[in-house]
Amino acid sequence: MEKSKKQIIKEASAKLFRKKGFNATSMQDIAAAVGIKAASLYNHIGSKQELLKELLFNIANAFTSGMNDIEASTLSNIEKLEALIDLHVDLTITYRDSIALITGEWVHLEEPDLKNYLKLRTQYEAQFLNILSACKKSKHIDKNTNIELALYSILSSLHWLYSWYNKNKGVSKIELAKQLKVTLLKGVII
Amino acid sequence: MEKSKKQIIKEASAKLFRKKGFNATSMQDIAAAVGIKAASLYNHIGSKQELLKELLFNIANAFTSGMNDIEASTLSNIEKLEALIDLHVDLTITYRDSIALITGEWVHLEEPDLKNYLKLRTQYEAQFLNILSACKKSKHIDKNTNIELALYSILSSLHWLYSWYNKNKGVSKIELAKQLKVTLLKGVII
DNA sequence: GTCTATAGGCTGATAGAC
DNA sequence: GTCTATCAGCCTATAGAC
Repeated sequence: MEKSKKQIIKEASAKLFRKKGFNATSMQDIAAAVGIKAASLYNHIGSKQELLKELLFNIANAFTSGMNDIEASTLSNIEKLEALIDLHVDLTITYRDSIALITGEWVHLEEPDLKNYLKLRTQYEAQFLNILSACKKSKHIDKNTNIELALYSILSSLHWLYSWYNKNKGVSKIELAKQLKVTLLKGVII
Repeated sequence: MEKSKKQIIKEASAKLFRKKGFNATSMQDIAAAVGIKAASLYNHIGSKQELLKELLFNIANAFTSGMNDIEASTLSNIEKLEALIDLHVDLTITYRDSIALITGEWVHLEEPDLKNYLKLRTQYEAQFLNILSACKKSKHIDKNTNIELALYSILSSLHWLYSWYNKNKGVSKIELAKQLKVTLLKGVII
């Protein structure tokens, strides 16, 4: 199946939004990247805002879906944590450019999309925290550990994975996931 | 000593740049926040770009200075790592709003500032990596650990600390630093 | 040091020819 | 489905009165 023109435009937008930011990217920039004039873009898309919205919700839905699968699985709590790291590695590699938008560009969503996006994100974080909480209950995490801080710390690293991955393309997906599990879960110092 | 008007403008800008992004913040927004008209801003500052530049280099220089002090100290390698976490916690609390700009808004710097900014950042990361490398050599970090990935992971968490700190103001600086050292260095799982 | 007025440029989006 | 032409609005920054 061939890529639709809309898909080509979305991918070019993701690359530009990532590099220059949503506001600093003009419709002319996007049009130039796909080889047409700015006015012609509107035969394929409704607005610049629509581009941002679709890119962000594609990613958010993929995370939600992956999280739900993991939550419903019969994996142990620790295995669920590991599966979440695999999920982030997978999506980082699959979505490359557009995943970069989740760290900052979502603020440019307009309502009601912004509210809906944040709802998905909050829900995701709550599910993640639940798994950490279960690990604490089953004594796999120390009772004195602040799991809210641990959650934030793990997610920060996973969200910024794309920036590291682009500089280290030599590392295989499997090796990357393995090393991340050690670093994020078991720590650095012996 | 009273705050200069320029300082007030810089602080208002930091807050707005953080919330809406550099490009989405207009001079009118900044002027309104300090209670004057946009044109009057130019009695105190040269340009919008100058605001961004000064905010970012204030932070970058503080990090560079702190890193150099730690590097030149007689602390052990592990203690240096802990001191770096203290440094990030300190600067996050001291600079609150403007520190948020280092995660994304630096891309809007113009040359040659952009190049100089990235030089400071690269240098900082190299010094950080050196300390991790020394820990590996002294067997405080396992020989199979990928310290580049560990560096990236630790820095991601520390860079995003401001977003967590703002939601958890109840936590004291000392307690925060202590918990971060556990989470980032010794890991989450027992 | 503030204001009003305005220059000059860029923006997202539309209209209509082909 | 592409183009040219254009609109209406916003932007940063400057000029000059007070």
